[in-house]
Amino acid sequence: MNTEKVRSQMRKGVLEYCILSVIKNNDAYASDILDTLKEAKLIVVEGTLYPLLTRLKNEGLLHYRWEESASGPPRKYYGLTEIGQKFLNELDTTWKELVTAVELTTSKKSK
Amino acid sequence: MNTEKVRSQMRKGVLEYCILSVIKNNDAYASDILDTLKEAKLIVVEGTLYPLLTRLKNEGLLHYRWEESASGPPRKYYGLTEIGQKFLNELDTTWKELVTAVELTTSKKSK
DNA sequence: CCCAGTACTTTGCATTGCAAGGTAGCTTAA
DNA sequence: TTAAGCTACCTTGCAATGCAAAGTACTGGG
Repeated sequence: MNTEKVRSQMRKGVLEYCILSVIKNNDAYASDILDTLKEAKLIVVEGTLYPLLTRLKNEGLLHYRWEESASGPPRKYYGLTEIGQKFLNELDTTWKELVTAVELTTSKKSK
Repeated sequence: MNTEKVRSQMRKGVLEYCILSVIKNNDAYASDILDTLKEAKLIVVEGTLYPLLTRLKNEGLLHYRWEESASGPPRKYYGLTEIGQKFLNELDTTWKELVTAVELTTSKKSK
């Protein structure tokens, strides 16, 4: 059991939430998202992100458009759908509840 | 995609952390732990908890002793080992870093 | 002696992050 | 024009693990 593994487990639970949040602020393509997450020390790799974006799109939370790039191949820019925005709001609540729950659990004193 | 599923995903990442925290405060057996987590609205079921406790014990983070019960079968009371305490401290840090990272990611404003 | 309650265990499944490798379009420079 | 290098997107196979459901076993009451 190492810490990195646990960190990865924790990350797992909030990945969708973070990705949707990033996209909420600005339509973004994969590398944008990777960069933003990396800035926040939430390391994610391509092999994780692409399938996840596809899944979110198939579930109707995201849509995308192709956009030409000045240098390099075209990019898929993702944006939130209306459903995606609603869902993100729910995730906000869920996340806050989780934080509260964890704090309750971990801060409780011995009898 | 429903909220309950996501909640479950998020929970997953912090389960070990919460369980170790509960045990840190008082040696506990499975039902104690389930009750405490339920109080904090962190629903966990037997089929999740038992294998996890066994895993943590096999990794040397927990030890247990059998204890007679006034009513019913004997109970396995779990307690933290020294390694378990150290690990729990690391988890504290990991968790706090995650909270910070999520807040960074989700609160960033549009350009 | 059976039944209900408590406690612990096991099995099989589904989800999903990740490592690694693959495809293809674009730019640059010889 | 062609080769090299970069960027971007996609796919495959694996491993971890929460969970539902079913099973085992001990205890005490009627």
